[in-house]
Amino acid sequence: MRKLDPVRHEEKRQEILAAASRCFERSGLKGASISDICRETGISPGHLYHYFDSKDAIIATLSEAWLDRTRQRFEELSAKESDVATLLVAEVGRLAPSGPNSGSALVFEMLAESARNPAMAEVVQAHSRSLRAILVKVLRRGQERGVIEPGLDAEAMATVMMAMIDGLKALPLRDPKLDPQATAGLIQRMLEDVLKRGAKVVRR
Amino acid sequence: MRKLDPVRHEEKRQEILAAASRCFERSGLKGASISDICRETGISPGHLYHYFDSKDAIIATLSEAWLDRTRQRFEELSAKESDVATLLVAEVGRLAPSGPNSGSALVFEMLAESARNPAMAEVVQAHSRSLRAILVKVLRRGQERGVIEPGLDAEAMATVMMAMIDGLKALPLRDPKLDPQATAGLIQRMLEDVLKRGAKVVRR
Amino acid sequence: MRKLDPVRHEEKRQEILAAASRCFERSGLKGASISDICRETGISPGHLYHYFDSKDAIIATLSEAWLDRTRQRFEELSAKESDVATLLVAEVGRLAPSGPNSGSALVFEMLAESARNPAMAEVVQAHSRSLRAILVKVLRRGQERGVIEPGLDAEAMATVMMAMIDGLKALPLRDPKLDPQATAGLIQRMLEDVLKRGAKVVRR
Amino acid sequence: MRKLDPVRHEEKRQEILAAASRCFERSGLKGASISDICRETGISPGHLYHYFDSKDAIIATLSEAWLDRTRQRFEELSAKESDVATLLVAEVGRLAPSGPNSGSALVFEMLAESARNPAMAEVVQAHSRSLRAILVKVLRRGQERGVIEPGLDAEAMATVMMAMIDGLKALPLRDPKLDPQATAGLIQRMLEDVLKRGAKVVRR
DNA sequence: GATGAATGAGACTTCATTCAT
DNA sequence: CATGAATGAAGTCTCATTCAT
Repeated sequence: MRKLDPVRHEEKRQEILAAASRCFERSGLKGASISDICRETGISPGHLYHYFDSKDAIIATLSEAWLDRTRQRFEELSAKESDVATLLVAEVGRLAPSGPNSGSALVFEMLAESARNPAMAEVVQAHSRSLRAILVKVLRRGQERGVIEPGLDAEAMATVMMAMIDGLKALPLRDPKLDPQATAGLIQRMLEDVLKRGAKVVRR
Repeated sequence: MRKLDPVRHEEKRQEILAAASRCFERSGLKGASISDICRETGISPGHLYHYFDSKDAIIATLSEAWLDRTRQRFEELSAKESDVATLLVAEVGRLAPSGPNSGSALVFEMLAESARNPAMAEVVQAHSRSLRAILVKVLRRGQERGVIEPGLDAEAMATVMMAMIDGLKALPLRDPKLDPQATAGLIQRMLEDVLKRGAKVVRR
Repeated sequence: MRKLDPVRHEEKRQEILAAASRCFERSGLKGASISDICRETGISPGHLYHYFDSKDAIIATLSEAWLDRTRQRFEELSAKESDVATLLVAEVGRLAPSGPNSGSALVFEMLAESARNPAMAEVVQAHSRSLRAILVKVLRRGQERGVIEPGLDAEAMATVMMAMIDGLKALPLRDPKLDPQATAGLIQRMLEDVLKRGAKVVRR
Repeated sequence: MRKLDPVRHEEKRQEILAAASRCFERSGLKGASISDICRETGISPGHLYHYFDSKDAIIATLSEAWLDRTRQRFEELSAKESDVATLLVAEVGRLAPSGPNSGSALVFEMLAESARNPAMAEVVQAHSRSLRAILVKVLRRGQERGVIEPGLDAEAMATVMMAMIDGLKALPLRDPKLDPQATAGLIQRMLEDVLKRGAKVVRR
């Protein structure tokens, strides 16, 4: 008689998050207002607060979702590809068609926010830890299989790869006319070099 | 009624910019208010508008200044060092002691803002162009001197280096306990590899 | 579809009133929200409006209940005690252990509200009338029995006693560390004095 | 040249306080909105915050002012009148013509608020302390002059008088048609009794 | 040059209340 | 009977900017 649909509730939440995401992409984390999000969702401001406690709560939820999506992508790729270089190169390929570079901009805002907001710092750092864990795992696996030089410091390598991932996201913002293909090729070569250099050295 | 010292005027401008810079580092581009900047400078809001047309004008001026400082540093380094790898590694060394990573956060905010604000986009892209020009020049010089493999695509290499510079700035934010030394060593090795690989290949 | 037990209905009403009372004591008449009351009662906002037309209706009902409780206490006391002084002193004894003085605060809010809200004014004044009627009755009875000076203006005396009751409620708020015993003793003496002065005067 | 009028500033502050006072009297502490106060003062909402940090700050300032006025009145009266009874009776005379009982209602709201808000509690309790100090001083003086019974507990008597003052303020709210004269006469008699009873007792 | 008074739109959030289910 | 989705006005407060002095 009086059963209330938790599915509906979750659907609405997702609807709001989707609308909020569009607003944040359009205007930035501070630039988008609750009012904007309500208009985009098609609900009243009062109603939004039945689903989220505050604007910060929406941002936190979305941030985790955004970062989690990246993590999942890496997790899936790492399951299929044992080759880390390919993995990173695949990431480069995702840069060009991103339209108005929406996603990247928000990640940078999150990084900036994490320098001041402890809650955001925790979200960002947790994501970074899990991302690096994936990379380290793939690297170690490669070393066990003998396709990656065993002397390579997997932790340091993972760190460098994470830096590259972030840096690559900045490229379309720094030069919108950039051709990612040339960049991708070079990065692949660099990674193959560093990962397999051991073998070559031995031969020398 | 006599027109006052233009030197004084410029001094005051710089004073305001310095105060604004501190405020922005503390609270972010949107988070810092004109009121904050006035308090930090020790002047009144009305007075501030004698020196700058708007908050956006302050941000634009400061953005150029920040990016120009990076450009100058690279320009100086590139005059002394003919070795690009050393140049980038020097940049890595700057990451750790930045305290609360103030500078980096603002650069990321600028990148994010450039995705939405054409004026900021122009500033960011102009800076990127000049930065890459420097890198390309150093790389080409290295190729002429025979210390860098001649077949290397200097444009692509400069692009990758810029990505790395941005990515490295994110590291202290992603993992505050990170030791930059291990990262620096690995990056140096990667760069040396890719720059000088031609020689090795020949020996093979 | 069958009409449900009117007893159940009344029970639920009382449940809501009890919860509302706790909320009002905690946060004040304006400070407590319908939402708070629903949470405390464990029902939904929609449901609450099946039992009360508005927040004001809840307040009105509760106000009458609170005041009526005081009235009943006096009525009972006045049945047992023919001594008005004892009656008032008994009231003083109730002041100390009231914890966070919850009750008193609400009475004062009601008095304040009655200055602006005619509905509340009616409630407060009706209560005052009935309270004073009780006091007058006790006083008159005392005069008939010869224990109270016959010349005393019973109406005026009842008014003064009501003022004292209100004033005593303010004491724990004005000085939380107050010892009510010393106060009680003095008040008793004052009342005995004024009530029985006639006898003394005669004897003089 | 650039001296800025602190007098003007204080005048404006007082203007705002006066307007706020009217609003609070009309609608209560929570009932009056910042918007109301701005309209009554004739300024914009933004501007009000140049003079006060928050609505609570306005309330705190006003509360102290209100209570301080009472304290001053007592201080002045106590300087002229050495007779405490006259002092309290003078207070009773002030009750009737208070129009819409404005002042009293607010004092009751402050008492209620002090049960929940520590800042308000401090204001109320400080006022109470200073008020009682005055009463005690007058009583002690009377005892030294021999017009007040020496055995009387001055502290307890002052407490009772404070309770009476509060209680008398409630009377016009409890019964608007009340004649304060009869009440005043009775109270005077009660006070004279308790204050001078010693003398009579001695004579007995 | 320099002040700070003044604005008004808009920020986030809360709330009493209604309504479809 | 009972739910909680939904509303929209109103709450406090902030902010970039302008203006008279």
